[in-house]
Amino acid sequence: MDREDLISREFLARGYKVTKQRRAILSVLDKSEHPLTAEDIYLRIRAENNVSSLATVYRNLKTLVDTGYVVKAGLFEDKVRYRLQNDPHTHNLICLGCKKVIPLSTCPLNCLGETLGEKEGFTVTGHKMELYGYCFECEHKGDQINRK
Amino acid sequence: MDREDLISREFLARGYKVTKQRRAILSVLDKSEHPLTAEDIYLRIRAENNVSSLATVYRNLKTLVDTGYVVKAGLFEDKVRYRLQNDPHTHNLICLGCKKVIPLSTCPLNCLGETLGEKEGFTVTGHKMELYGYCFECEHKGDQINRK
DNA sequence: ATGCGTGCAAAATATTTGCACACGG
DNA sequence: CCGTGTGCAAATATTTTGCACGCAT
Repeated sequence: MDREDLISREFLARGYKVTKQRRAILSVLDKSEHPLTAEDIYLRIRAENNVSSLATVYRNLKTLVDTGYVVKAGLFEDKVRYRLQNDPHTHNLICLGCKKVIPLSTCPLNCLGETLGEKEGFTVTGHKMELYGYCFECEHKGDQINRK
Repeated sequence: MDREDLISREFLARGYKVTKQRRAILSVLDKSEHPLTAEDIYLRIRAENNVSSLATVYRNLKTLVDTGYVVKAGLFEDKVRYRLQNDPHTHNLICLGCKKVIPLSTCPLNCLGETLGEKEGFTVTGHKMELYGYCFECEHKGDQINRK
């Protein structure tokens, strides 16, 4: 598989090993519609009859975040959650109702970002952005549990 | 003071009280160039000879986040940090070198955001964005501690 | 006066780490 | 084989909560 190959190659190049625990984390995140906590990930791995420990999940999440495959989400959440960085530059629409994440195909900032700091003498190297609101289904459900 | 008045009035209107502990948190955040952890805030309050407890800081941070005066930052940090929401709609340039936060006067998204989700049937109610990079000073310092 | 807010200490959560063994390259 | 990765359990760190008292309105 494309994706797996890429990951394997880059991982190896950096001196990291491709273990079943690391694959399991990526797989679980890939299958999830919304960002997961470390414990969520651990429980799902166990539920699939794969082995791992919470400590390993934490250690690997750190590694995966460092290497850029996973990003932290949780700007408006209580807990720290993680999701795949599917694309080197993707932003998401996040539903406050069902927590569903809908990736945007384009970056609303385009290349604008890099020129933004100019007048402050600031060199912008990146940005993170999440848009949130309500997806069609949640918008049209009368009573939404998660709406405050 | 303008700002204080505003806060007082809104707080009262919502049934919250304006206590010295809450003022202290806002004051400490206001004076800081970069986002602070709950413990940072607690220690700085103590350092200024004001009283508070860590539990109170946590409780009030929650209140202040709920009411929109403070926002969580920590997209690229290890720990959850808090900063003032100076304006109902502000974005910041965050220096990866010295952690300095430079507010942008305009929202790069403008009103674009609200139309972004349209084709997905998604109603965008808000967004959060942080731009990061290096401020002038850090860019021109040869060896930067915090650069990976 | 009333009830929200506070401090303290304890509890509950979340995350990290030491160590001996396992396994990928 | 070698060194990174893992599991377990213990150690830390972080956040929440019960309770009695205090203070803002």
